[in-house]
Amino acid sequence: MNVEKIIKTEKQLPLEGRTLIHISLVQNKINEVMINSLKPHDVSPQQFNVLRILRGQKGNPANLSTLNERMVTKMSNTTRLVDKLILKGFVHRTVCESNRRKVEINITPEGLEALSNMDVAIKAAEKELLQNFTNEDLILLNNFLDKF
Amino acid sequence: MNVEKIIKTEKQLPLEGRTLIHISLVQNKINEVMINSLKPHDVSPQQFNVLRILRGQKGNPANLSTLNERMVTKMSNTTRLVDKLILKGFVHRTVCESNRRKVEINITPEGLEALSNMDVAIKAAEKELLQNFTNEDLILLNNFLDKF
DNA sequence: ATACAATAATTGTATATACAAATGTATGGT
DNA sequence: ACCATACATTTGTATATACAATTATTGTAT
Repeated sequence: MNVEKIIKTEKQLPLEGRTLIHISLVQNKINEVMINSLKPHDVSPQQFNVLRILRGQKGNPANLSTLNERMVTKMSNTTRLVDKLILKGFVHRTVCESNRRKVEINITPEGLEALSNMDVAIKAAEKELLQNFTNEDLILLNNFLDKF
Repeated sequence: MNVEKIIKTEKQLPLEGRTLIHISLVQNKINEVMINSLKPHDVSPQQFNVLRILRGQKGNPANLSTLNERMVTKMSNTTRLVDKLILKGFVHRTVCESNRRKVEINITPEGLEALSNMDVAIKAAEKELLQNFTNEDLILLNNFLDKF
């Protein structure tokens, strides 16, 4: 990826600004690849994220605040995101009996089935995105990212 | 930044997936800081980006496709983004005389004035975001990002 | 027991963005 | 000159997101 080429600038960018722009460009690329690989499964990256969180619950229901805490990109409106997953039959929602303010969200068998197909697509997307990295590279890159 | 802490997961994430999530989290943080430091100036990061591109034109007007090419995050609708900058008095738009399909967009003196204030805010934001990095670190990080 | 504050989720609304279709203009071939 | 095509921008529309206000429920202090 060549920053200057992508944003079509001829002048040399200052290192600090260049780094932040670089990260934006990388994130844009990641997002684009993810969206495309999830498109056939009719879910957005965030919906996929919620499904994975629910699977990680191993049968235990999650409520909205738990989902919000664990989502990679926090949203102001998880209710409507879950609405869409319900519409697709991937999750199920009931009011929590012990505390009726809360809601219990579970992934359905259809959701699990769909999710396992998404996993394959995502795996391929990750491989494509990271094809130029060795394991060593990834560890070092993660170390740098930790500095943020 | 601790990935596992932010997304509240106890289990160890696979290196590839962790890296991509890590980048998302970093970008979210960058974006948040940028939005906040531009908020007093009443522009979004994308609007700021357009203003900077226009200043870089050094008096020469830019048309919409030029802006779109040079923007960090490409938008499907630069027309309306420019509309907002016009409303704020930061830019000026006229139809191009030599090719009336095109438009000529210029930054106004008020836009330049506002932009120079934004520069200060952005500089501070960059410093804050990158406080844990040495110059050496930034060079190495950029090298890794080039692998995408 | 009642009132008040805190919590959890939902709804309303304004704005943002993506995508497709439409508009107006220019260009090239016959 | 005429027509089809390409180009540059704008508009329409559906969906997404941010933020604030609202509803419903629970916890707590008096």
